[in-house]
Amino acid sequence: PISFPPSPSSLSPSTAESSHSPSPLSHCTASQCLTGQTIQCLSPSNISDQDDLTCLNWLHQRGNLLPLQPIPKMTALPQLEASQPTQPLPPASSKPPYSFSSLIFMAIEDSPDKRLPVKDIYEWIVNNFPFYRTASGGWRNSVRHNLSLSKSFRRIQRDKSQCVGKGSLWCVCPEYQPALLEVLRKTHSYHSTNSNLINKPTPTCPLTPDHEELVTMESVDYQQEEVCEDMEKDPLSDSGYIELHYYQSQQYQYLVLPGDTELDLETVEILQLDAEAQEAAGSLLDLAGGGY
DNA sequence: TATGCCGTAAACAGAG
DNA sequence: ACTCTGTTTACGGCAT
Repeated sequence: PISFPPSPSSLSPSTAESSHSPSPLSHCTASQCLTGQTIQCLSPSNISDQDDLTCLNWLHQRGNLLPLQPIPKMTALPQLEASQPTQPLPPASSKPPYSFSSLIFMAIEDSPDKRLPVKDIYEWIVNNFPFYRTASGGWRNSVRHNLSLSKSFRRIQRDKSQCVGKGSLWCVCPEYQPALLEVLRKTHSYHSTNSNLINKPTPTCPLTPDHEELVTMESVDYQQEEVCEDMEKDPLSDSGYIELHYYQSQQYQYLVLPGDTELDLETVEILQLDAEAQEAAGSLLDLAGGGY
């Protein structure tokens, strides 16, 4: 059985104000959303064997990671080696690494009712992965092909009372949810560990405490039964408090999870999210907070 | 090499 | 008639 973190809309109001866009980042805590950039903190190595299916936070780690290293609280980010050759950022519209099954899964899970018509699945993919805005229409065929062929998805007849739109609604078969999650996790993990922030441009301005915010989040139990309506907890923390340090430069925003938190984290990850990942991560945070 | 998964293309039928 | 949706088949690439 799968249990999801509480609904993002019920997550903790942080100590800082956010200026995020209403969607898909509307659920983020303030430090996560300052300018729409979504941040993620937990590395797969920090997720217990069983918790990884109860928490989709890793999904947001679509940015490129620095080599993991402990960083004390409130310290400046490590300097990137100047000798490292700089390479242009991959285009934001590069093809996402996720299979169509994963994309469909994310789209459906990101929907309020956990069911979507094909048209809305298209729309979600386009909205979250700009690559498909300009891609030829063949991918839609692939989406339909996947829906039909994959056992993971089930077709539901529309309620006759809401005869708006063609076709049926599609949902995820609960028994295949763990498998889909695992595929997502592996895909994400693979692409995270194979990326290298060293190749990214150095921020143009120094990171100073002026751009730092501290957010404290309460612990949360992910069991569905435990989710309260007035929940003010965050899925990022599953035991005790965590402190998130937010850094912002003109070009990039970072969130640093200290290595000496009560979560017994071994490493710190600093994420830089490109525009595509920003969008996707926002929605995926919604997904992570799907609240079953 | 065999197998399975995935992406892509295409044909076809039915519904709106 | 046209578009969209859903199913099915086929094929090639890739990883295991």
